Amino acid sequence: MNLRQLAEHLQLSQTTVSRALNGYPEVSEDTRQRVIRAARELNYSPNSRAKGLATGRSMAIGHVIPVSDRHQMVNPVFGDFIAGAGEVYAASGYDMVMSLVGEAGEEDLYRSIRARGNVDGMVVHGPRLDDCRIALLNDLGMPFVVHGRATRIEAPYAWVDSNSERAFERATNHLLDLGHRRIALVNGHEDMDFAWRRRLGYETALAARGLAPDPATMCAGEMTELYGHEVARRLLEGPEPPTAFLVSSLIAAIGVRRAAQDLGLAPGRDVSIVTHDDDLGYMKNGADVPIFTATRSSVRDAGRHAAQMLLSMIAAPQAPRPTRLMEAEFILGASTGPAPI
Amino acid sequence: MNLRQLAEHLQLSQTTVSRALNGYPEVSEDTRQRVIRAARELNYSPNSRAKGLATGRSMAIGHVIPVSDRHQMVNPVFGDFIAGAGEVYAASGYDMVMSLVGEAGEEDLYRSIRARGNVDGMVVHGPRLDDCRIALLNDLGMPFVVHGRATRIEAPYAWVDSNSERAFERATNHLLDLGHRRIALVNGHEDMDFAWRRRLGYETALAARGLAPDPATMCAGEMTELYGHEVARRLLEGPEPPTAFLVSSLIAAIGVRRAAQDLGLAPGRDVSIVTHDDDLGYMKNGADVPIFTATRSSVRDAGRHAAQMLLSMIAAPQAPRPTRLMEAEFILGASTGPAPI
DNA sequence: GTGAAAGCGCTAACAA
DNA sequence: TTGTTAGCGCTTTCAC
Repeated sequence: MNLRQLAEHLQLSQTTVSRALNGYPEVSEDTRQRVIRAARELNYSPNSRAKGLATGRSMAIGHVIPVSDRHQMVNPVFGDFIAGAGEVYAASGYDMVMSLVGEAGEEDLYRSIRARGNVDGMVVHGPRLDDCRIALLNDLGMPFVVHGRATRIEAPYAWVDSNSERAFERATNHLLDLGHRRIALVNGHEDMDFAWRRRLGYETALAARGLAPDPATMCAGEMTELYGHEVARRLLEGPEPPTAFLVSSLIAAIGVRRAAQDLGLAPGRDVSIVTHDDDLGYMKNGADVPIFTATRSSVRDAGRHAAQMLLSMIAAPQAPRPTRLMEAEFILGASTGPAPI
Repeated sequence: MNLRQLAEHLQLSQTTVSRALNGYPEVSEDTRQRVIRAARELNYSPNSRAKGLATGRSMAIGHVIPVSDRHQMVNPVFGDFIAGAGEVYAASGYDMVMSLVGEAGEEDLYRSIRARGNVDGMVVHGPRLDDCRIALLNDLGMPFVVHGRATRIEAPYAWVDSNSERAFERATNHLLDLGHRRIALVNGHEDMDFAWRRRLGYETALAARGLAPDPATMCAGEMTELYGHEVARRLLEGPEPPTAFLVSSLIAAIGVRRAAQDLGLAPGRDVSIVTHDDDLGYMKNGADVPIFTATRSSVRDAGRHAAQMLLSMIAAPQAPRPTRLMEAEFILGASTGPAPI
């Protein structure tokens, strides 16, 4: 069932039917009702390609998710972010199109996405400290929001992030308060902005107590169970084993925990293992200090906000963009002027 | 830069340019090279909406992911599946469009996806035992592949699944071999096909040793850390605490483990906790028996296969459709002996 | 308040 | 081997 058929069925022109369906004022209320009812009865939905071609909008948002070439690992946190964003898109009639992309040839991908015109805007995931995609997207004039930040990039851009630095500073303090002095940091690749910030928070907390970070207890890699396991095993079997682990991902923490068990250590008693994206972070963890930032639901909220921001940028391309909001569970930011919400 | 402009630039007709770019044979090799070079230089990519309108194909595959209304939980396993599928799509020039959808109003969603025509086929995730979407999609004539199965559905359809039943049977046997007699099952909602199969495997193993499953040690719910924590705490504090837990998800297992720790029990010593979608499943877990099915990489493989299958169904709509696709492949260590790695 | 007609950017008969 | 022409299904002037 397409517009022409619907129009014929109603004995009306395509124009009128289109107007009725799209809420244009110059249609009589009578016809509008008639049209709407018929559309529902006959199960008519406009063909989105045709609509897009005619309007120049595609009613879709692209999400580009970097996939590590080495371990082919997808960060589970994306799932929650995507879920939040998807909610907003669904409510506004947008589709979400995902591209999973290795690190090579990214630049071309963005250019071609632009040219093919199948998205009206995009969300950039997993930014690196000096991520060049931001400049590229600005050049291309494509509306975008970054999930995370790129600290070394000067250009203004909209972003939504959680406060990695503060989270890790607090987590480290928490462990220090419990009396730990050798605290291992199991981090993600530190060219990723979020991992870099986490390390910063960790080092800040140590420095505040006059402790120097020991390179031997800091490591960075792909956040898998295997990596967590391998690193923890090595450290625990080493000369000065850490008494606590601060782990940058729930998944890697599983490996760390398993390694401790394999060596006959009881997590929570013989060794403390703390991770930040754990929905149980607020529960007993050797003490009652809340240490989490990125619970499943806060990440979902972040996704919602990112999507809302992007859609409003698309709706009003000229409007000034929000600057920064909320420093509770996650932080939002952008280039100019105060933000809604 | 669009086709018309490119054609003008080359002093050729749009048709010829189009043909050259799309590999039609009737273009002279000379012009083809000239066209291709110009296209690259001028950074031309065809507008996918227009192309889709003209060809009737949208070069996109839809993935519909059910999101629980209650806990708004996204199963992390989707991430890996999606990653595998995405790889295949990218290689074939397809986009992946995702819809996250609550349980209500699903039916309409599929109808409207069909009508809007923005995907050429779809992957259905999270099927329930008697999932009605299969009949619906068959009715709609939309090519689709199910990630999982719907046991109570008679109609033929293509699916990719891991062998939940056998995995849980083996895991249960493993725990029984270790001497456990009270083994708790912490399962997903049992209207979901995968959860139902897992329970089946669990019960089969018990029955084989003449043990009756105790309803008090079986529970099903949303697979979150919080749920795992709550259930484990309740069971461990109960009159006859289980000595082992068989947990249907890595995430829930984290909650179970935490609950045990909170009660002063050491996982792996005082209580065994076994989960199947754990990349460390092949490692020491109280013994050296491999018990996992769904490692991150096997799920990714499943995604690849599903995508490939779907694309070939789309390419050859008349060809007889497979009604089943790869099962054993994804049961690493079960059908083919000890696990790789 | 309604309709006719001209595109949006591309592909695919059909002609030459 | 190349070009002409007519759509794909919709929106959007412009005219009535």
